Amino acid sequence: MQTFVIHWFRRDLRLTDNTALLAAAATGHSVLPVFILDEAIYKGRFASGSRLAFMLKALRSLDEQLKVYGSRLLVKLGEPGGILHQLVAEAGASAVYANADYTPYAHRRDHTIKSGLGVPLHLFDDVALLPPGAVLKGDGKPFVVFTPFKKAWLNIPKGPVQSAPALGAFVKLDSLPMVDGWGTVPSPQELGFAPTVDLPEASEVEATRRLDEFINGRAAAYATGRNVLAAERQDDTRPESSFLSPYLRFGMLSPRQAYQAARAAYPAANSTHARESLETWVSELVWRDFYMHILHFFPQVLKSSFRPEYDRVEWRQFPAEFQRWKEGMTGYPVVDAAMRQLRAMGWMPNRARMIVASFLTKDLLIDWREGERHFMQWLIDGDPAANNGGWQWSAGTGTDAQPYFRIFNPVSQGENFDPDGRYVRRWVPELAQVPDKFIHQPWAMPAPPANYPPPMVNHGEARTRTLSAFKAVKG
DNA sequence: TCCCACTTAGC
DNA sequence: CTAAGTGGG
Repeated sequence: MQTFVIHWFRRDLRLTDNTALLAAAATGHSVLPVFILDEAIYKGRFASGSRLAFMLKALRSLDEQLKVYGSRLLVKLGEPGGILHQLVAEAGASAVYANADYTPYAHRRDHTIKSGLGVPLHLFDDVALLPPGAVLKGDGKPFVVFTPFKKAWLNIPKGPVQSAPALGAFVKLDSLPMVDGWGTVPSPQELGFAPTVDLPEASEVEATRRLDEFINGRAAAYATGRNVLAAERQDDTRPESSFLSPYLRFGMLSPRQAYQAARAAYPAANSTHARESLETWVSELVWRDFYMHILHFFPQVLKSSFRPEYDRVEWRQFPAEFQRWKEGMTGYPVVDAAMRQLRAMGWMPNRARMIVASFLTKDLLIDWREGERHFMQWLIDGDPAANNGGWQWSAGTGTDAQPYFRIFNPVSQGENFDPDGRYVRRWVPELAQVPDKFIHQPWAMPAPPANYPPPMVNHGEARTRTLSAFKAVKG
């Protein structure tokens, strides 16, 4: 008689280099591949139509991949504990395998399921290169500053990339006739969303292709290219940055694959800039681990500032101003371009994220948590740990010792990182005819475009206002 | 992963 | 007048 184990896919939507999946396959039992659409994914504060649509696309791809194995993805809608319990009974499964996630919600969910499942829930570290707890200070406490964390991180060996399970690993469709839900991935509409973003391909094959293309091409110029806001071509949504965050978010690519590809490319990198570029890119993977580690050890950051004194900042509550920021109608071209790109693509390059985050928190003096939520509602790569870390970094309330006076000038940021205005013209068509000289400050033109708003705040005055608001609460 | 005011050197 | 460098928020 055939016996089964369940692999519960969560944010590891791939077959290659999947730690828990390989462990499940190594039991010698047939693996039943399951994804559960938990209400928590599509309801609640951080729910996102664009990210949901991207994820559903990835689930369809995963289902297609599993057909090659003579199987399908079993998709269930509902509460994970109850569903797993029922599946274990129906299939006679002897264990459930999954890769651990480190958000407070995931910890709670898995802990509850573990105690009530009746069979073991085996959790594996896979989502981070080095999981929370693997990088600690000499005294056993967690790092709270990035640079020493990174230094320690670099000295710890990382695992190799593993292959996909053998062809016979998965349950054959006809062996579990009582179970239904094979390959029935719902549409975003069925879950109450009508997403409008222009989504990229979402599959393991596409993720690997993008990684190869990046490592063999733009990676060599990443150290500077990552800051270039505009895509190479006007009609091209492919940016200078790697554009791998959406794939890492849902595990169509593993961080090990990303890291080992960079390491493998390093010996052939034939210039200082090329080597620095690969190091910078690896550094981004370290940031990813760092913020997972911060969220694991300090889950309160989702509610409060990492430095509690900054929760006394008197954030301004001006919904109409927040609305203008969200719509990309602030009057600062680079800010507006970025905010409109977010709504069109569900994605922005990191430089753009920093610019708009600085503008919301420092120029408008609106609470970083408002911005954090808006990003989570739109970003296809939106991840609670990284997004929270990024926002607290920008607001100056976070882990790094950088002072609160990190205030970006939206004009000089535009001039530095979109010197020819291509990014602004791509996303703010009202400014298409503005000459380069004025593209980042159209209000200085003799006759500014009538259909584009004047700047909603004076940057110099806003800067002063923010410096005093922060000074007032500084310990 | 910054900005700004200020200084100095050079024309 | 600009460029380059510096100190400090």
